[in-house]
Amino acid sequence: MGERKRVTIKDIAREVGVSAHSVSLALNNQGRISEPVRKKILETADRMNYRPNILARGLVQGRTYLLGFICPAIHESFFASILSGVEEKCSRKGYDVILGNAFGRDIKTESDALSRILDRKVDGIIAAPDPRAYSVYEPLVSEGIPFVQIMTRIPGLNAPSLSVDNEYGGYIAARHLIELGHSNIGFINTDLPFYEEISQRYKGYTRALLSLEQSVNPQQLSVACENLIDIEQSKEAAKKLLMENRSISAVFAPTDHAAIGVVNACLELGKRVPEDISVIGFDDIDLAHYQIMRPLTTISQPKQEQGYLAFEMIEQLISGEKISDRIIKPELITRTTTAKFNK
Amino acid sequence: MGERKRVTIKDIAREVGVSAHSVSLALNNQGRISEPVRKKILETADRMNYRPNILARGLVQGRTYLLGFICPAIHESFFASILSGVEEKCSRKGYDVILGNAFGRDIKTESDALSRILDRKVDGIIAAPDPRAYSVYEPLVSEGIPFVQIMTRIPGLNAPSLSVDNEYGGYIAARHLIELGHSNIGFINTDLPFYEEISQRYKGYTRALLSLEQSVNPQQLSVACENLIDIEQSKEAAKKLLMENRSISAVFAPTDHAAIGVVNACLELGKRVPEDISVIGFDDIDLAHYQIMRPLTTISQPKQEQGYLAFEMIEQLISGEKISDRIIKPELITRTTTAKFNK
DNA sequence: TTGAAAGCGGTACCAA
DNA sequence: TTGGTACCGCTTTCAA
Repeated sequence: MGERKRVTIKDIAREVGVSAHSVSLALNNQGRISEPVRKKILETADRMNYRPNILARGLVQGRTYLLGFICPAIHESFFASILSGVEEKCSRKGYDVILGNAFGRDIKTESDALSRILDRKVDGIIAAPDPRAYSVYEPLVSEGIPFVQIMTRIPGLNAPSLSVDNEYGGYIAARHLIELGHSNIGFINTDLPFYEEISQRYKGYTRALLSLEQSVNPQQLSVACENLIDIEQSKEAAKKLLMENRSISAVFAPTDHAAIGVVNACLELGKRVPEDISVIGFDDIDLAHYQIMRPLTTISQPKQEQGYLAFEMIEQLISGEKISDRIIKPELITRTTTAKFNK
Repeated sequence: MGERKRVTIKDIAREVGVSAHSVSLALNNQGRISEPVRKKILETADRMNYRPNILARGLVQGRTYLLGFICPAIHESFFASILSGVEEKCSRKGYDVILGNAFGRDIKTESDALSRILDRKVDGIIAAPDPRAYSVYEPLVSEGIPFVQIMTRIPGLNAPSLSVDNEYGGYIAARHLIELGHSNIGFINTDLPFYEEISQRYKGYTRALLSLEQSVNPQQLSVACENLIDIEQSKEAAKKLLMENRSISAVFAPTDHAAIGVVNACLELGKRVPEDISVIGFDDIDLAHYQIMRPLTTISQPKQEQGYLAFEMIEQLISGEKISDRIIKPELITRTTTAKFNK
């Protein structure tokens, strides 16, 4: 209704008095067309306000210039920031992103999101997959659909991944605390073994602990917490840890959400942060940065940057290049929740 | 490369021994086809792992089941939450969302984002537009392209809008402070007149002030701040306000970012929140909720919910219904930054 | 350099 | 109920 009929390549052809093919050539700068004709076509197209129909082009070329982006929680600023980076690059290169949200790490939802995206014949897919979703993503690999996994990687899946160096991140987090004089450094762990990024952070943490003069047992300094994104759960876990280990003077929480839980736990236990307990997180989400009273010391993941890189990787894959994994170095961001150990 | 050729409607036709047309009918449950044939076609399609090509269908039907979503900062959890709501509904109804990020309220970027989205022949557009972008969005209206504006509305533009009742929100925010005994209630204003949502909140605030026994002059209790999303700028504005008006015992900041700035200002000025100064924000973003020490009292905007509603509105528009504006009631969320006035 | 025609994968219209 | 055919808007192949 009221919708203006869009001008097509044929309209221009008729107007200029050439064939549709010539118009197509001129529009795509294919060269083999005489300059005056080309110019006239371009002018007419412009005057008539021509916009190519990407669908039609996609249908014949088998390309859509569409990318799929799948993540478990787009409302989290963490994923939204990565998406923002992807989108920015896309807009520059003529791509568009379509979104698949896999609410709350439900494999079924994730699988549905992927199906929908595949039905759109996207040129490539960037996903922060559930590590258990091997069977969901495996078909992408075997069918050769460009696919980059970010954040998490699915064990055994032969698809390039982009992530921060989690082991190193865990290491510098613990090193930071050790350099402040702490030796009894707690860790909020997960009991879900498939979250490799967490176990890598744990590994870095234990490696740093090795440099301590007196040896400590990392296992005794850890608690398990089922969901490290849940502040309440992390708080409860931290309370347990702190009450059972009175000697702990610092805690490394492998996510910022967990770190916030830890600070909350300290507060409830009447311990001051950082005077009594130092706390360091991981990710550097907005929530860590914009704490009014206690901005969190944490390990940063460059999020927008990861979006850029993910786009570049998928672009290379689309153009047929072979690429390998990319690993970004995380950085220590010292803010207010860590301080020198004072016994 | 290695990409399996997708099975098309013709492959199924050949396999079953019917025409492509019959396959199309069967697949779309168009009815006028005999049950056994229908069944066989469906089975074969399933067995061959058939997936329809949405592009091809869109090309002929003139529909894409694609929606455009435009906002100024997708990395903000506020917009990301709305998007999340839109996406959830979309996934249920066979739509997909493509994203247009209009970084930092730059009209040119916004206009480009819209062009890209229009080139995709989307069925409808949901946008949180810059209020100054009249000329960018006007063509949508005159060409009858389904369009819903959320959050902000462009003055004079004849397109349905969805937003919170900002005047009412401003009113209940100020009422809350008044009920706590405050009468000198400061306001962080913007000097940019086109942000109607802010001026509406201000209007609600002044209306509430009218109920005070002794009359106060709202203008004397306001400062201008250019960017109410910028915490630093808001902090500086608040410091100025607080230093020039020693009698102020409460501040209404019309965004949560500004409210965080105000709390920071209080801290720097050696004033306690909420003992010396009560602070209330607006929006209820994650940053307000997850403050460790001082979760913010604020006025909530249901974000996910707005995503749902925006989808419903655009869906109605697409199906040709006439719809009118929708206004949601915001709610007071009392947390820790407001307290009884004690002179 | 240019034009005519085929075809991408579907749907819609018509006739059988 | 079914099949044939045109066509959506564009690119590609082949001839001219």
